[in-house]
Amino acid sequence: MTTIDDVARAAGVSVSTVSYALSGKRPISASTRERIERAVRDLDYRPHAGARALASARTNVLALMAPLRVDVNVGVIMQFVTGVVTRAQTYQHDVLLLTQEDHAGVERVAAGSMVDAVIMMDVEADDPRLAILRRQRQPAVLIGLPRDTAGFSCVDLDFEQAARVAVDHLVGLGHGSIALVGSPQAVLDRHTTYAARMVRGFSEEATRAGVAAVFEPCESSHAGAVAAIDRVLLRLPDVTGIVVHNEVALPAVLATLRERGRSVPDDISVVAVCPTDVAVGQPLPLTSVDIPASSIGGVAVDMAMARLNGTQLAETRLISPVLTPRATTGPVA
Amino acid sequence: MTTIDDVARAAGVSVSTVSYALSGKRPISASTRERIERAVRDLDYRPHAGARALASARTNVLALMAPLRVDVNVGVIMQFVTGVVTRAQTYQHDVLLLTQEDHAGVERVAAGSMVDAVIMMDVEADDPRLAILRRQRQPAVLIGLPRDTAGFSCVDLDFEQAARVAVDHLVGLGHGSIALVGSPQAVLDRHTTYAARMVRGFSEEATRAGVAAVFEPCESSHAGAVAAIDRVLLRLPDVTGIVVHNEVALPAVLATLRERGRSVPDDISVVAVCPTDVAVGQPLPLTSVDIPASSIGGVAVDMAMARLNGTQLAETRLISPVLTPRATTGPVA
DNA sequence: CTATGGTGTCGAAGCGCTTCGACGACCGAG
DNA sequence: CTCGGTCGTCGAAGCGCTTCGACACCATAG
Repeated sequence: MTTIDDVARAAGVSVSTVSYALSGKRPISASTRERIERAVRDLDYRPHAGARALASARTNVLALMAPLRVDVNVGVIMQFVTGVVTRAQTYQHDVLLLTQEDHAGVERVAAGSMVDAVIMMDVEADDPRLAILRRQRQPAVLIGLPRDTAGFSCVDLDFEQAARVAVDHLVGLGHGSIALVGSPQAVLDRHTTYAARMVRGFSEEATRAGVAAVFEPCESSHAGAVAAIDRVLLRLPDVTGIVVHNEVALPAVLATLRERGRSVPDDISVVAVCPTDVAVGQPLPLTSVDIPASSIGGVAVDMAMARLNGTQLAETRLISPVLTPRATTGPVA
Repeated sequence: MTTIDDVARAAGVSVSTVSYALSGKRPISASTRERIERAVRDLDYRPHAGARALASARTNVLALMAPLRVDVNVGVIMQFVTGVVTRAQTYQHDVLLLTQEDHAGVERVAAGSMVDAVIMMDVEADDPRLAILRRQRQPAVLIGLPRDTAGFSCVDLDFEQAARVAVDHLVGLGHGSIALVGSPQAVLDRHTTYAARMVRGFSEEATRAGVAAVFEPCESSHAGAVAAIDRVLLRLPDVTGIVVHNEVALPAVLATLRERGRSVPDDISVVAVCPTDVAVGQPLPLTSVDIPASSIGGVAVDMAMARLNGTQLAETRLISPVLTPRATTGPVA
């Protein structure tokens, strides 16, 4: 292993000069900087991360706590993760991956000074992990919106607004009876707030618009989708517009509608709330409100960095939803 | 931050004694060990990862390079990642996540002593990353099988055998005309060897059994599935058995078969090569050869650890495939 | 009663880096 | 000229931990 000592010797300067040349924290003459850079290249010098962390109290690593269970919509999670990792790269940071269940892990990596900040996905209303997070000295940013955001940076799609946008789109097309096919009951029970915010936005906007509306949770499986659609059809037989907020069940929802003799978009319009790539990946490209998972992950990193630089206090950012009309919505018959 | 010094003072012993008590590398009397443990608990002491890494040349972190693009079968990747992270936990290791494209990342984390070993997924036949990996001092384990495995530990499902098992199952049921609907052409072109190994096993076993067989690559999309099935039907009109090795296209393949008037399993038997959970998650539970992604990830970690302990040399492990008959295969009509 | 060999503990020397204070050298202003 | 001020560089003091060698102690063997 080549060390900073080797570099210093090769360049004929002191260790501290090398350090300053590399960090740019003090002025160094062009000529010596050059000699140092040459030595670095020749010796293929790479600073030792541990030593650096010890001396500078900075690790250049971010912790990311992600739900790695398979039941949830794996695709969305992957996009969040990708967004985080990619954006972290631009800040010269690496990402340490923790599983959602590994509560001790947060403490381990934070208290053990392995990371500069932690990003936590899929936060629930009264998430038990928040208490742990609060007693760490590193800043934390949450993807999601807990009941008490004090001390945290939070970022998420504005799901309430997303629901409103979807409802308005349908109402604008003349639909007077609409339904929301949403997250599994388990997700609602877990008080993952995005599901609740979606439902709230949907109900309020439907009421405001004066249209008939029902909400049905939906298990993330074929059978779940069938059951949910049948419940909707039972409760609101003349439904002509459906908002689907469940990526996994999406294909099955569409298939079930077809099986029940409803043609999309002729008999029923469908608006999905999901990442764009799954919306356009279906047999029929779906009108959708995008969940920009990757960008949100990126924003989370931005916020973490801002906190680290002390340039910013904790704040909550709700990303505005965007609806893109595609082939699955049309004027009411 | 409480340091080992604080603990030593609180317990009335020297720093080194605390270190030995905690690591167990030298005998410590029960009474002092107890006092030390009390102090640790009282002060909520957590060793500083950087300091530890600096002094011991061990970081307790593994690098995992994963393909985070969305085009591939996200679910499988997620399972690999989960398997790695979960198994790493049992070895008290954390996981640093790198993206497939971040070639410089491997060098950065390895040369910078951020990790003890690196695990690399989705290895191609002549992967350019292998050269980088070879010049690091940390052991590397590959998930996949490059052309030249020298110096690496490798682990993967035995795809060649998987194909054989699938073919044998169909042949055993009397099918004399079979097809393999496989990975996208791009994957084959990229020389990701699992795809090629699958094709090889399929062809050889079909030849051996004396049955008619065709192979068709298949894009991971609805349209791709339709096209692939139509090509199969064209080339081999009396096909009665299909092996599908493409999780993403799977639902669309089934749908297309139905649309083309072929009932499964009455007219056509289908064997999927995919993780069990996607096989049973379909409307009709699929006969499948399991891709035990999570276990393979776990094995990768085991191998990395074995290398670190010096208890083992590099070796290649091919996991034996297991076929589970379900509802989509039956005797030929 | 002296050698022998565990046990249990300590001090000190690093591990490789950052950063603080100091110090010549050189400059322009008074 | 001389006095402050920048500029560029250096030495040294840590950062918090592991580990090596030393040593005191006590029990057992000879």
